[in-house]
Amino acid sequence: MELTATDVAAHLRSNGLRVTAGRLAVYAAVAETGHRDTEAIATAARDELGALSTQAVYGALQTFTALGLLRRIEPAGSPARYETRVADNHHHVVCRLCSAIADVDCEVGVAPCLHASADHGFVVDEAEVTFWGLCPACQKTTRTRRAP
Amino acid sequence: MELTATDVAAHLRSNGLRVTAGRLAVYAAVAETGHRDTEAIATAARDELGALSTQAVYGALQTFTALGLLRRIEPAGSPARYETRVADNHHHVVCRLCSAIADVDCEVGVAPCLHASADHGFVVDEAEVTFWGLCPACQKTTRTRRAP
DNA sequence: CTTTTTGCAAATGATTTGCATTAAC
DNA sequence: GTTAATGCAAATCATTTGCAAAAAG
Repeated sequence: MELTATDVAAHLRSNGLRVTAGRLAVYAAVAETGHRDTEAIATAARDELGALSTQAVYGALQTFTALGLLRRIEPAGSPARYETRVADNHHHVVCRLCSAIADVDCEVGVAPCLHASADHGFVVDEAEVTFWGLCPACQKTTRTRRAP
Repeated sequence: MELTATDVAAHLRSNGLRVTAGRLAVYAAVAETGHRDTEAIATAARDELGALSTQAVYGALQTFTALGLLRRIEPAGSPARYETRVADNHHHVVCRLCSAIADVDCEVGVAPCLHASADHGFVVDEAEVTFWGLCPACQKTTRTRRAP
C-alpha cells in the first residue's frame, strides 16, 4: 500500500514536481498511521524534520491528493483525514464519540444500493459508504454521543 | 413527509420548546425545497418573515435536528444541508461540480457492504452512502471537476 | 413574570490566499 | 539562475459562543 520515499520521489519527479524533505515527511507521516488529520500529520512531520510550516503540510497533502497518492476523507463534523490506501475499494467506520476511523472492506457494486435506481439523472463515478457507530473504547464510556 | 406548521408546533410544545415564527419559517423553508443549505434557508425564512437572525436560523436547525424533525447532511467540501425526510432509509447523490443533491432510495441492510465484515469492533448504528458524480445540468458543461 | 429565543458581536477552527524568502533543479 | 515550495501573516467560510434585549408561555 504505502510507497517508499524513493517511490514517492519518483512520482513527484515524473509529474514535474520537486522532491522536498517536507513532502517526504508528510507522506511518511500518513503512511506511518493512516486516518490522521492535518494536525497529527504536521506534528509527526515536525518530529522528524524539526520544523515545517502548516502551509507546507497543507500544500503537500493537496499535492499528493491531486496525484492520487493519498486519499482524503472528510467525515462530517471532524477535520479531514488522509490515508495511503488509494487503489482498492474500501470504506470507513467512524466513531461518533472520539472520531476514530477504521477501514471496512467491501465489494462495492455488488450491493443493490450501490448502483441503485433513481431517476435523478446523475452520472455516478463513486459510491462512498460511511458507517457510524461506537469504537471499542467508546463502547465502554458513558459520554454523550453525537446525534445519529 | 413534511409536517404542517401545526404539527411542527405540536412537536415543539410536547418537548417543552417554544413555538416561534422563526422556527416555523425555518421548518417551512426546508420543507419547501429539500437539501437547502443554511444560507438558502435563512434567505427563504427572511423572505417570509421580513427579518431573522443567522443565529435564530442555526438555532432552529439544530433544535429540529435534535428533535428528529430534520436531517442534516454534510457532503464533504460544501456547507451542511437539511431535509425533512427523516423516517425512511435513503441516501444521496452529490454533484461534484455544483453540489446539487438528489435522493437515492435503497434498501440499506440488504447490501453485503452494509453490514459487512471487519474486525474493527465498532458497533455500527448507521450506514450512510454518498454517491458522487455529475448532475444532468453539469454533464453538459466543460468546467473543471472536483477531484474524485 | 420567568425562562427561552433572538439578535448582535466577537470568537473559533479548518483551510486558503498573498507575497517575499528560500531551496530544487 | 529560474521556478516552484516554504514560511509568515492575514483573510475566508461555516459555525459557535456570550450576553443583553425581546418575546413566549
